[in-house]
Amino acid sequence: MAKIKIAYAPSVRRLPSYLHIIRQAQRAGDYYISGTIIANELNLEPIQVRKDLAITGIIGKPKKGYPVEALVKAIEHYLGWDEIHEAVLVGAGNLGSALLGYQEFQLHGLHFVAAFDTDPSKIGKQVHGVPIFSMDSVEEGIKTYKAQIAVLTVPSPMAQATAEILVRAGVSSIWNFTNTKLKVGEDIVVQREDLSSGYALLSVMLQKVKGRLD
Amino acid sequence: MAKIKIAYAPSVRRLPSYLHIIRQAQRAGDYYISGTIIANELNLEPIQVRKDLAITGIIGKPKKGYPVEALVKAIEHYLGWDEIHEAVLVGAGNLGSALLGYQEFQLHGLHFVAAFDTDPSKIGKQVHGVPIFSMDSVEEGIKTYKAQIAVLTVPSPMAQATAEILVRAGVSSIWNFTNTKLKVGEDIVVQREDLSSGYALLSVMLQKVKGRLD
DNA sequence: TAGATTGTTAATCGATTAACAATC
DNA sequence: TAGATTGTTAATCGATTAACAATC
Repeated sequence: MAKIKIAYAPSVRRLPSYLHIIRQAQRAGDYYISGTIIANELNLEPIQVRKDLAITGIIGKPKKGYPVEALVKAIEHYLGWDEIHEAVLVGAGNLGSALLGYQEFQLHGLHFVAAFDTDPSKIGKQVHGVPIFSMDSVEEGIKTYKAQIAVLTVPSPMAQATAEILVRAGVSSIWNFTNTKLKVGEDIVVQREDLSSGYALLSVMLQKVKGRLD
Repeated sequence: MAKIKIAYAPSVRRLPSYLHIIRQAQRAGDYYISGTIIANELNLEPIQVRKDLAITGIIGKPKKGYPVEALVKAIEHYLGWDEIHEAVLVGAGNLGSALLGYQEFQLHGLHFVAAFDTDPSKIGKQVHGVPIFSMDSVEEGIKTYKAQIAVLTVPSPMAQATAEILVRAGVSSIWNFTNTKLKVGEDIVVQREDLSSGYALLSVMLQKVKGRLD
């Protein structure tokens, strides 16, 4: 199987922000929302919002905008957020525990069924309602729960070895919060989240403001 | 002052990954590292690595590659990571606490001097060695410590109001982990980190693998 | 020396933005 | 109706990739 490549990746990345705005409009009782409104809210160009929304297949009405309810459903469906996805968390440290408690993910169909850690003092307890098991039972746990998504928050040196266990256990995707580039089969979806990359951008902008850079 | 825009933003975002690899080489005792090696390690094209490294001003040697020590210094200097940056954290919840304990940031010059929260049971305590103060003292704290960076991890509904306090107190940059687009002056650097956007990408890739999407 | 790797210049690719007719 | 907003088609912009001479 060939490496998974997503067309319109930048557009897909913006969809959750749109969804957030549109849901607010829905709560406010609006039936329609225009691309112009969404764009203003997010400091984007209206044409970009229209192009992005087009990928969900939804059709807007000239003068009125997009039907709020249909748009929410269309975005959720496009992202697959209208279905529950079982996930396990591997590495229940600071970051991992924070992710287990991140409310928004539940809105997006992400359901943590189990977490795993090497720390004996954590095993048998729960974090944000999710039971913590021994790292030895990762494979068993994934198979039992048929988890498709593994969220990887172990220390970097353990990342590659852990990923191999996850793949063997049958997960189809890894959300990788370590700063290790994982070497796994091409049919495994890997999304790496790199906090340092955002901080790098902030740092460079900060220097620019201070006049250290042109 | 005009809005801050970064040239080569995608390159800047990749620099931390390069730095990580190059530091590993340094620890292994290597004096030179080639763009080809770095590219292989990260699944990138060698030409992209060379182009990216060029922005740091470092010059490589044909056949050998780039001098490891000089390259580490050059990247750190370009990012401003060779200087300590005082930062405050606002909102010491799950995610906020995790960030306070994130070791890697210390390597990057990010130094948390204080954290703030509304929860009375947290105030007066420390999280990962960082003292927690009342939200009422945010302005005072920022001024006392001359913090330039504020890391914003409050609940979304509080984000805008909190950001306004931060700006009034004199921070020059906000690292925004809420899903609210902040409305602040153009001279304030804002870097928004959106976990949902990465999850959106993962979700779409997952569907593609499962054949639900083309 | 031979050849791996560099930096530069040009080509390609993809994303954003502009222009505008269609329409509710 | 008048005009705000849509979807489409084309133009622009910027990032990635290719080609290749220079060189250690």
